[in-house]
Amino acid sequence: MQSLELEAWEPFDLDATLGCGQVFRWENTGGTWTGIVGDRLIRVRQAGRCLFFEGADEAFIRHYFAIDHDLAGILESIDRDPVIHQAIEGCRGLRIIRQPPWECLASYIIATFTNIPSIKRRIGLLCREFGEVNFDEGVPYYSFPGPDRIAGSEECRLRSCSLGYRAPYICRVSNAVRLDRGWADEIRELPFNYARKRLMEFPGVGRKVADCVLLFGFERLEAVPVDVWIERIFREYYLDPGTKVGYERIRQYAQEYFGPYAGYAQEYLFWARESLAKKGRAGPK
DNA sequence: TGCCAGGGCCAAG
DNA sequence: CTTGGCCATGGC
Repeated sequence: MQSLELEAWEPFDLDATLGCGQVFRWENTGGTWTGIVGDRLIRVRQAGRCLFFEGADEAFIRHYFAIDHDLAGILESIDRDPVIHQAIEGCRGLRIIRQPPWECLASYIIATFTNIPSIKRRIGLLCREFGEVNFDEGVPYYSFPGPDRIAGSEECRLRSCSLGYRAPYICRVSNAVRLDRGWADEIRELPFNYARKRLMEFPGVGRKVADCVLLFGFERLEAVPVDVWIERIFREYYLDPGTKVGYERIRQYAQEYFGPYAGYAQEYLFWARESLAKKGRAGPK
């Protein structure tokens, strides 16, 4: 196992970062996280400012976990009220990490209208069915399948991954992306709203999935995915009761209110969603 | 067992 | 541009 030492100005919380629901291929067993990124299996463990890791070099770890984000500065910029402040104190050190674009796109299509344990299970099945097999000390593990490994396959094989009605989306997106190798580079170069529209041309990609892909796959930290939890939180704490609350209204409010790192605010609120929602339901207005 | 979940699509209004 | 029904599946 290698190790690296984080500096005092590099706050990082491995458990919050990998456990907050932004990635789906990491598991925590006894304090050590095991995940598959690309075709490698990585293990990471945190002890204070020290990170122990194997399966990748230090540069990869620092880049993947976005240790270069000025998180202290980002949190200071979004810490604008007691609600977000509580969320920040609950998981300070949570970082929005750099996911591979294709895996991110496919994963968040699979993530629609279901729950996080189910998402992880389905993605695991998809990888076992279509991914390339590698071995870690004799134990097989599977990479996230590239679009060409899925494209052209029978829809029923995707159905076997419990994808339900999302199966045709994954099939069609795989075909579309396979024929458009530069799609990610194209999106990377586009201004935010154009990149968003471009993503929404993919079948199975609406506003919410597009915002997730922009935030988690393209490092557009101003993106604010609005799922039912975020909508609930903004309804309860941020927007005047009785006003119309559509997706765009909430998203634009969040972006204006929290600024260029609104995506970080969204993720901290999402992490605190249960306590915030519970408090909202039980307590008086 | 019924309700809910990191929604998108499509047809109507 | 907004609304409502529908979609497969499994966790709780």
